[in-house]
Amino acid sequence: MDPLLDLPQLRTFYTLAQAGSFTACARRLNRTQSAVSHAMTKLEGLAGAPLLDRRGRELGLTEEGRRLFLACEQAFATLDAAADDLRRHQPHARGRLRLGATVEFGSSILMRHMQPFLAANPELEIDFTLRPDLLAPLLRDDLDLIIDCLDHPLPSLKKTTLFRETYVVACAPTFRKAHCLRVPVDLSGVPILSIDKAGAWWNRFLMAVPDQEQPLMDRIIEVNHIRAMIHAAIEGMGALLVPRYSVLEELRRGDLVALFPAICPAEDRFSIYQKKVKAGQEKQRLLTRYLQSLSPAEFGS
Amino acid sequence: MDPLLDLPQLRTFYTLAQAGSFTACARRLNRTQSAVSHAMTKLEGLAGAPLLDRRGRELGLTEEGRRLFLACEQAFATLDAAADDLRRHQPHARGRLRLGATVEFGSSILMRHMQPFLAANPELEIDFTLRPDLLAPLLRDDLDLIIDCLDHPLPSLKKTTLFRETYVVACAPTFRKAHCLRVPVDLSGVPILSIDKAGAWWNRFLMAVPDQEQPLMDRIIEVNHIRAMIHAAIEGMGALLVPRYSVLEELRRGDLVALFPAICPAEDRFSIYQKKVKAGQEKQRLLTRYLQSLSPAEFGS
DNA sequence: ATAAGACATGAATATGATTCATACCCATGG
DNA sequence: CCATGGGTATGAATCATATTCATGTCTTAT
Repeated sequence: MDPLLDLPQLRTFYTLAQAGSFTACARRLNRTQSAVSHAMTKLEGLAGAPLLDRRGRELGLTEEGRRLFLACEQAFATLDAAADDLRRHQPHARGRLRLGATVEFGSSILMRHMQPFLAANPELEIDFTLRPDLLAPLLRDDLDLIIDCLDHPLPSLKKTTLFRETYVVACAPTFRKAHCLRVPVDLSGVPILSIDKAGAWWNRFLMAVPDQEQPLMDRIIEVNHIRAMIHAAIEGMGALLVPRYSVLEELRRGDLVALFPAICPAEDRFSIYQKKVKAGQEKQRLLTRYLQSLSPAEFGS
Repeated sequence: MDPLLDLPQLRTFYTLAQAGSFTACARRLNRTQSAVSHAMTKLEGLAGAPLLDRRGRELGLTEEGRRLFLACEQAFATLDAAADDLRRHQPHARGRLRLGATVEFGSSILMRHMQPFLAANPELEIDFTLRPDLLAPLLRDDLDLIIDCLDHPLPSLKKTTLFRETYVVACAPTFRKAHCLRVPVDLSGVPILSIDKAGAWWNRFLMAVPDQEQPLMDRIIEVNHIRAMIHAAIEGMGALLVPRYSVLEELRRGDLVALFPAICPAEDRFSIYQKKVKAGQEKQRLLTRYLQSLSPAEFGS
């Protein structure tokens, strides 16, 4: 009877009120800012009254918004508790699961977040395979489930998107100072770290740079391993382009500094792929859900 | 973080638990039984445990289902209260709204359900126009909003579906006895009431009858008004084909009896149409929502 | 000013929920 | 025992809607 307040928009509203900004809310929900905005427009439309108080900075709630928020708080707490309850009463999934992932993601992120899952599912035996080519082993049934940033649009596979991976250009602080790196052109003639000698690795960055500002990168140092590249960069060997998640620590500690924040290289989307015929299995669904539930923040995106 | 229990499926589950059967639930929600079934399949999948206990007759809830139901009860009560609250605190919509509807639906159903809305919105002046051709006045802006069973797929119109209208063949009990009406062929040679002399009115019925059982309807009595036709039928003048909602009372009281329940003539779908440019207006949204909220049961479908 | 950050918005797209058509199951009554 | 009817399940097609993409606007800070 009351189609008003049922919709996914409410979850968004609730998260938004907690997050304090559209952008932050979007990050938490692994959506775009635009999606949050659309959702709120619609919700306010349905509610028939403004719920949000957008005065420039800090967004607040209107009186109505506040009341609605309280209701959400209570309602969602109840539902979430019920969900927990359901999960708790489930028998443990059993069996073996062979999980594949890209090397860098797997080693730097994935491994750091699997322990809680393993602990919660002691009957489940999980094996990890980190390697570049993941599709073939998946199709060969050497792996049950892979996490990959390449797109595999096969009808026999079920795809579950996880998060976007953003890239950063970075270098050691001293390196930046030494070469006066302020805009992309400044990279001309400067030592560049790349997976491949040809510099194709950097294309995703170059494509995001306006034509007039294209640097001429002629001093490329090939390093075929991301972690190695990062260490090289920390030592001041050159500038590098890497997934942001792989250098979160280094950025935080100041070992590396991000260059040209205005330039946003193309993102990759990490997804889980699994054979449709096997995606229904309890253990696969469980793991998929767990991986999804790791908030994007955990992945550092 | 918890994508499990957020979905519209929960509302369905909640309604289902109350309704006691998939079909009943579907009716309440103005969906098909199939939709309910799919939703429950998905919900149980997400929950990871069966929630419903389908043992032939009466469907019950499993232990998990019962717990979930309690949570739903509480959560939805909270949210619904919040929704009410929002509505109550809204200033009354003001203005005038010219509502058009088909004659039979308007007079027999619509009018019986508008009073609460009018009372709740004293500042709103609503005029009713019941007539067959509704589209033209709507486009001419002689009407703001029409309820029609004809499809008007114009890009400038916003369509909001309301409910399905089912048709019944019926006649007076004595009439049935007199003519031994058991299967459609028995209508051959029997007096038939129709809006049009040619009997095109009956096509929706004839199309639902298998070829071998087609009656030869050669005694057609033309009556160009549904209500008049109903009175004629009650008096035993002939068999008629009418929207079920228009004879609910007569069927209940036994003045008329439904014939051939196995035959289901094509249904009509009633929808609200309004110009997109005006659909955003508070008063129009309000009325649309109200009409939608009248459960299909109220419409007798 | 100008740049940077945060929100809005329209069109295109992707992800779903819903329907349709049909099959299945189980009681009931010729 | 098999037809019949009421109720549910299911796969494919469809339709609705949420989300993204590509912008635009507005505000605050430099």
